[in-house]
Amino acid sequence: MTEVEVRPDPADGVPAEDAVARAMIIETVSPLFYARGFTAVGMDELRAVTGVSLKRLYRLFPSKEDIIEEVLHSWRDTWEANLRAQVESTQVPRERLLAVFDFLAAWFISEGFRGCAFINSFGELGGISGRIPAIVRAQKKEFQDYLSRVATRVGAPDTLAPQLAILAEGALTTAAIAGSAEPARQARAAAEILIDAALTRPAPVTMP
Amino acid sequence: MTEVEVRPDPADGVPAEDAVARAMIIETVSPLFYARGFTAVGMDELRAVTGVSLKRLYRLFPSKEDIIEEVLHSWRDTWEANLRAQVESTQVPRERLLAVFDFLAAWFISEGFRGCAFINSFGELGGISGRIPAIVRAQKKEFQDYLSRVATRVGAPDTLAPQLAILAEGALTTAAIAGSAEPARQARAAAEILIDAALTRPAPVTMP
DNA sequence: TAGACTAGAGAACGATCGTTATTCACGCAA
DNA sequence: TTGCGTGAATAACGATCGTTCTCTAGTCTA
Repeated sequence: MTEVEVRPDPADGVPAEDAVARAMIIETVSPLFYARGFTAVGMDELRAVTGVSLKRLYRLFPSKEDIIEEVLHSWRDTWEANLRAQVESTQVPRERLLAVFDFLAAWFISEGFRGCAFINSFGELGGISGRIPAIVRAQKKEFQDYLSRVATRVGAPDTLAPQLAILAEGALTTAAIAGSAEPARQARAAAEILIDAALTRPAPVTMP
Repeated sequence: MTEVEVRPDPADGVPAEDAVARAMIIETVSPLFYARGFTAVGMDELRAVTGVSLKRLYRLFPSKEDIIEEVLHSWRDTWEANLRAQVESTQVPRERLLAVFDFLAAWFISEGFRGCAFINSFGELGGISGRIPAIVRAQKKEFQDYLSRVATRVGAPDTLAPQLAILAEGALTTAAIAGSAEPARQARAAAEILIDAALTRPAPVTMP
């Protein structure tokens, strides 16, 4: 075979394989952090599971907090992708909104489910250091904004989306703590009522 | 003045004043744990704020985890008392259910609000050690059961109470992360719709 | 007054944390 | 072959954790 191996371009040094190493580390480390929390998993355990020496770990990430931030960002990306996929799997307006709760139901019964990683992170680190809570806040806002866009395109009043978001958050925490998938169904049933009420009844307008 | 001081009964030793010391410690320590989390507050800080020496602290409580458990129990008690007071402040059935969200609204605007202590505890310690998550689970179950009793007495179908509980939990986490009291109002508005739907429409019965 | 017991202040202990320095083995140009 | 420099393994560092031990001052009983 011809020798056309992919080899690092000496011009730009090694940042290319650094990037793949970073991605691999985040991917390997995420489930550990999700299962046990950030403080419960030490740097030495990260070294063990990734097979990357501490020296290289600290060259790829300035500190543990940077790893945590990147893990949070990866969680945000996969959450957003999975949610969008479920919502956009149908074109029926009502079902697009209800898809959120079908997405939750499927997640709740998945192996190792332990609640919303962002809510857990807020509970663990919300009282100290401002950077992690800020990321959590941003993720929740993105979710609410996305829900608002979906609801608006369906013709629902502005009041509906926040209510559905609250239902979703409540189902998440309830399912996590109780260890049950039922809250997804209960929240979905409630969402149906709220959606019907919002779509049939006209949006409340301010009285002149 | 006559010398009628209260003095410890030598018959039963000192457990009496031990009990008041324990209560004082829990009361003093609770806001610290709530604000910053359990792991972020060390034993030496507990000694500093309570003025109780480490030796006596460890004589009153076998370990830090026992202090945490007692703090969780005290949170459970005050939550239950405050919620009951708000619910039982009215006799109008519909308002008894909505009182939950008025209770939340008042709480959200209070100084130092940082979300549900139980949800935060679950996020912080849910991944390690089984005792704390068990207490959290029990508290949430008590809340749901209480809501079910209130809903049942109002004549609502069994489906309503879990939906309202999910709304309450969602409002809690959303308000905590966003730092806003608005979720309480939004959840209340949603609850009104769900309550009306449950009370006017007959309870769904299984088809023969 | 003397002696036995107690409680408090704080040092000390072992463990573990995040982070850094040291050691050592190996690939490569001269 | 001989230095040289890179990277992996790991020891070490300072800090902090929960917990225990030491030392000392004081109080109460006989």
